[in-house]
Amino acid sequence: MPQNIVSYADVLNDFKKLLKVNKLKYTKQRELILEIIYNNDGHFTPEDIYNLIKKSYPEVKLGIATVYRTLTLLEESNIVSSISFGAQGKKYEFGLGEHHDHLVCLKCGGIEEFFDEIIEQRQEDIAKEHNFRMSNHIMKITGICSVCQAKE
Amino acid sequence: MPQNIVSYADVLNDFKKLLKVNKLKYTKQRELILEIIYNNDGHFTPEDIYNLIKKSYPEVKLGIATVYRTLTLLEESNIVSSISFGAQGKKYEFGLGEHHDHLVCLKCGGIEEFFDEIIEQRQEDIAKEHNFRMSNHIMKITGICSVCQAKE
DNA sequence: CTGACTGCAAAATCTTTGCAAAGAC
DNA sequence: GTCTTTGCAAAGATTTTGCAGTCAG
Repeated sequence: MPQNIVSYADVLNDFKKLLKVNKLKYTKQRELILEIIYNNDGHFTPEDIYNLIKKSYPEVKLGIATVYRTLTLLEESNIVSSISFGAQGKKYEFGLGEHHDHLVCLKCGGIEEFFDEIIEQRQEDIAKEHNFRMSNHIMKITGICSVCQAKE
Repeated sequence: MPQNIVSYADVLNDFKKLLKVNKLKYTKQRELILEIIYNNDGHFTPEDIYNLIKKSYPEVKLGIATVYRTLTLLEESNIVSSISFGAQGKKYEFGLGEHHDHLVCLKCGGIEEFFDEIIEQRQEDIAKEHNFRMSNHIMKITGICSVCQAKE
């Protein structure tokens, strides 16, 4: 399970600052969307987030459009990142945790995480070479894990 | 630009064989979709492919649904691969060429390709360290491309 | 107060599906 | 001939937008 290396208080504080700098307003809806993504590990579709908030905070008024608008805002601010998983729809995850990449087993579906300094460095160099302002990067290695190989 | 290391004749032949094995039919539409993807470097949305064929072969009848159906078939057969990110819609590319990774722009959805020997090597090493038998790997760097940065 | 934000519903996108006609084998 | 594929249009699914009321600063 990925660890968030930034506390929620810090995240919230930075978000508030960001809003202030851009003359945007701090609203309950925006806070809840951020909180839900921070406190729940995993990847969520906009609809997942909408439903989670509806369930956890039934007293708060919320429209799906606000979820989309807020996710766009959070993504542009590099607070969350999005991935699309083949099928339709994007999924969002908290983007300030410890970065890691994945080894995904095709047999058992298991996921191992890894972090490699050399790859991280090369990615930054490559982005620089292409005048690309990197906000995120994803690497997935697929294959057969050691456990499943042993079973063969 | 990635080089196709397989000739079109071979690709077409394999595709025909695949159709036969699965008791599917060889149609002009299917051939044209494969040909367009093979002969044009780059990444195409289903609509791009539809428009290209309409323009290059105005005498052929073709519906957008057929493009979607054929792309799904080609992807399941590992002849093309799709990538989706940022902007809406998936993009498809020929998948039997030299391996390469992608820089995906969150603003305009544009895709640049790159190949890095060091990263390729590290991926193999990492797989080995984890006793993982690698069959494939995907890497995407997301961010803002130079063109979109200039527009800011 | 003022201007930004929200929910709602409608619109815009993107993709899939049902079906009768056309085409491959 | 038989069975798959196709184009079309309609349906689904997902995301964005316009707008009047609401709310933060």
